Amino acid sequence: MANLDVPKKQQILEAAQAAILAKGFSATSIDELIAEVGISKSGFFYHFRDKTILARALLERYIEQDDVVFDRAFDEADALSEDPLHSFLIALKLLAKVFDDMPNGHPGCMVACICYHEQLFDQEVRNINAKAVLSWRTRFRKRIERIAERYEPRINIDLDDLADMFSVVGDGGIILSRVVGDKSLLPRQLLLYRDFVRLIFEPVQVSDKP
Amino acid sequence: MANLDVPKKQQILEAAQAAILAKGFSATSIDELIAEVGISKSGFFYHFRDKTILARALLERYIEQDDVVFDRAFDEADALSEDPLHSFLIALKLLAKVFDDMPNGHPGCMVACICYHEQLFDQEVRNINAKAVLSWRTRFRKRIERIAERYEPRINIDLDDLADMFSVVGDGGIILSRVVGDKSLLPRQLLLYRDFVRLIFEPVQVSDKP
DNA sequence: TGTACATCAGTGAACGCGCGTTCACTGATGTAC
DNA sequence: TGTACATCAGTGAACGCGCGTTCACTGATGTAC
Repeated sequence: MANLDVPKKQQILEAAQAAILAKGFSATSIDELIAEVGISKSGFFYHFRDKTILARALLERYIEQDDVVFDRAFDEADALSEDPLHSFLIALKLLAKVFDDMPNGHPGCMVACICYHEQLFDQEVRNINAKAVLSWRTRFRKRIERIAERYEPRINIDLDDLADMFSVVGDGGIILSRVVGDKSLLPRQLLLYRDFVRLIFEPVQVSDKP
Repeated sequence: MANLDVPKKQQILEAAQAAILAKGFSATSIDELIAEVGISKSGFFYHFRDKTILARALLERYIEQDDVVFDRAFDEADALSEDPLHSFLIALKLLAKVFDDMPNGHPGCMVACICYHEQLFDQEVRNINAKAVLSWRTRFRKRIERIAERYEPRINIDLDDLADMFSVVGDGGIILSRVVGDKSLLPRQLLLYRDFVRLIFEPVQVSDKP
């Protein structure tokens, strides 16, 4: 009930994001959104010429938000350790914690959601989606490369694949988390990914279990 | 174009599965399905009282098919090795191959698809969904337990989580695979999961890279 | 300081189409006796 | 061997509602001169 002075367009985006993540794009009606925001239907079409324009705006917004989360976690981790491996491990723990702290369940992943409604969107939306995933790949790959420079990996591994695996475990974790109704499943899976990275790179004799 | 003598009901299920995995449940219209099958709309409602009845039937069928795939892979692996770890690793390789060989891209994961359309379905569909995921968890957990009896895990790990991780990587892999348009991404991720299991359990001095 | 025009953020009514659903009916095959 | 009835696998026409979209219009605020 806090619509105070935030512009209606923002409110629509907010409401749409929640609804779409909860039940999918085509199941979310414009009527529903305008009811929540308190605006007429034509008011909606003033802000978004099309329903697909809404999708595009939403996706871009979502990706930006995600990038901020990543930036924050990595920056914080870098401040705590100069070692690329340790910093990465810290960042993963922070990210797991972020997902754990999400108030009413985690936000779900827009990318995955749109993936399952592919045909509904135009090529551009799909391109944005792909670009976002690839940007996460390079982001993680850079980190992993710096780790691999300092630590000999225990097994032969494709760095792109290992970088992708974060997104894979993220998306898959959200799905399982929802399906079985266990909020803590996602962060636990992310920590499992973290264990994997550690097993690959951390020198063998160490045993610093807390 | 091979509808020869397979009953219309089967044909509907077949068409519906393909369409739903491709574009979601609510985006798949009955008109579309009957057009493909060559039947009238009322013919459809003769077989399925409701659209949600179709969803239920579809999900059950899908889960059965998946179980068959799992059974086959594990049986074949068991025939090749009596050691629980090696057998599991073989099975994972077989499963990765199965997903790789899927003719026109892998089938996608019904569970995930339904997850992203939750609100559209009744409680029963969601229960079936959850039950399926949990059955996979126990299936994998049993295998992993037998491994852990024989091999000391290198790190402390929750066995349920490790079991779940297969589904997580499967679902997440399907999503990423689609989004970036790289069919081979899913099997490669599954092999990464396999590497993880190996790193956890395989005695340390071994180096049997092929 | 007042008038003219432009832009912004909407309103209200209407439309038309697609979609899920219903209902009365049908022609072919199976079963009882 | 023929008749009566039941079941199976549909057909065809109609309905009604929700949803995305359009269009002409409006009242408040900003800008030029």
